[in-house]
Amino acid sequence: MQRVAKSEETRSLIVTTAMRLFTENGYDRTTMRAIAAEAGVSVGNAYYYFSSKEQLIQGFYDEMAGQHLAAARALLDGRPGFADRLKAVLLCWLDVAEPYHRFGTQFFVNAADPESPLSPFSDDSSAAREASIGLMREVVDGSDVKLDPELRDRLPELLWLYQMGVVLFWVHDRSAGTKRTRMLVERSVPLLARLASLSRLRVFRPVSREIVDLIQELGKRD
Amino acid sequence: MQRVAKSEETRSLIVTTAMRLFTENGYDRTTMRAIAAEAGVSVGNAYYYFSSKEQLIQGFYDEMAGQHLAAARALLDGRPGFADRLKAVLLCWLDVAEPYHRFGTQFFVNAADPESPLSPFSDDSSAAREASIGLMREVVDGSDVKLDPELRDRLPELLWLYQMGVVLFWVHDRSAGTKRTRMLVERSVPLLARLASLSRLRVFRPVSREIVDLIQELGKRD
DNA sequence: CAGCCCTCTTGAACACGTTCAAAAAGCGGG
DNA sequence: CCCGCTTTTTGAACGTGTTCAAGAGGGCTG
Repeated sequence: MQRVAKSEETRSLIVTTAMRLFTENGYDRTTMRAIAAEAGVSVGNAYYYFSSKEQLIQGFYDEMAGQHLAAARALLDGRPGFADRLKAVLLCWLDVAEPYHRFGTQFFVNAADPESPLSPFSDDSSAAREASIGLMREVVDGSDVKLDPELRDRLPELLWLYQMGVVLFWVHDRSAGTKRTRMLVERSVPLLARLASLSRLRVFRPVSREIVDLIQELGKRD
Repeated sequence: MQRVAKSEETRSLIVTTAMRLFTENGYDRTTMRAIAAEAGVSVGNAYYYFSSKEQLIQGFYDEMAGQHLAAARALLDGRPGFADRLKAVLLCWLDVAEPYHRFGTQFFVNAADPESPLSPFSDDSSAAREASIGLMREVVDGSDVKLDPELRDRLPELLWLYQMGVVLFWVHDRSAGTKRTRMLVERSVPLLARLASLSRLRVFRPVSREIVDLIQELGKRD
């Protein structure tokens, strides 16, 4: 089934070329004809390997996720504070993503389509999603934060959702070096950490439980 | 400048026809040629009034916003509870939007593009955005909720953001009658109300202040 | 009325993503 | 070496959003 042969080479040649052109000229301004020509294949051949232009982005997405995971894990080592860990992971994502910000915009637009397999909520993305949530679990578990135990279980998913929010902000961020997004992270992370530890307070407990419950309920697929 | 003449009729004829076809067949499957033909004008003429297919959605957007504003205001009358008011406004939006859910998906995809004038965060949308935030202000001001006064000023914006989140969820909601979104509203609104009143507690105060501050900071344009 | 200008209208043409029937290239067995 | 079979490759053709040069209409001025 999976022969690593000539065909695989062609496949990755196409995706590499596409990525280069996308980052050079943006997604919209890069035509399939240009990608094919640059990769030295015919247009139809590109469509033999990738069912659409959009699908070419998937490779890009995977690569970024891989880079982030590796870099973030390295940063987590020997960092006990919850806020510290979370901030490191998020800023690390911003660093990894920085070169692609211009192009990332277009990427995100496609990803926002619920029908698209590229959507972070789609079934096709579940592997990548699980990996990201797993990273957030490492952030929580490796830290010294004290939490309502029920919240502890669900917190990684919540943090992933929070990260999606940060990404959404980043996509809209036009400031130099996306420094507005960096500020958002710098300032919202301590807030979240504070809220998380407040979760153990008596007055806060019912609210926290209700949140956990709601997330659980919404997590169920239709 | 603004002559209400033949030209205005043509304009609204086109947008009406487009809306009908969009809801009948979906956005993607409706071609500009079909819209023009159905409206009895040439393709080029349609482009004289609307600079793109995407822009035809704007009319739709405005109409929905208007409907929602009117219906929501009626619901707010004689309803003092904050949670009650907020829930009414959101459920009302879901009712107004229901018939367009299928098509709304596509609508949202376009709106997610930060470059697009349709983005809820864009300058072009500022009027509609202000109106929506204004409605949220009515929700807050007309209620008997007790709040940290600084939070009170900023809460409408926060609620608008929250509403955008609900819309995002709604777009991805594939359940019958979008009942998952309804559940989200039913359950998250009381939570928010509780959090809002907790804002007056001493332990919570610094967090609340920090949130208000952050929002203020982020509100500044680049 | 003639000339002029501005608004509005047209449809052919263009660029792009995508499809598809057909050909080419590889490959295993006789 | 040839024959079928699958995998890969091709480029012309299609449908779509969008553009544009050209013209039609209609009112105002001399």
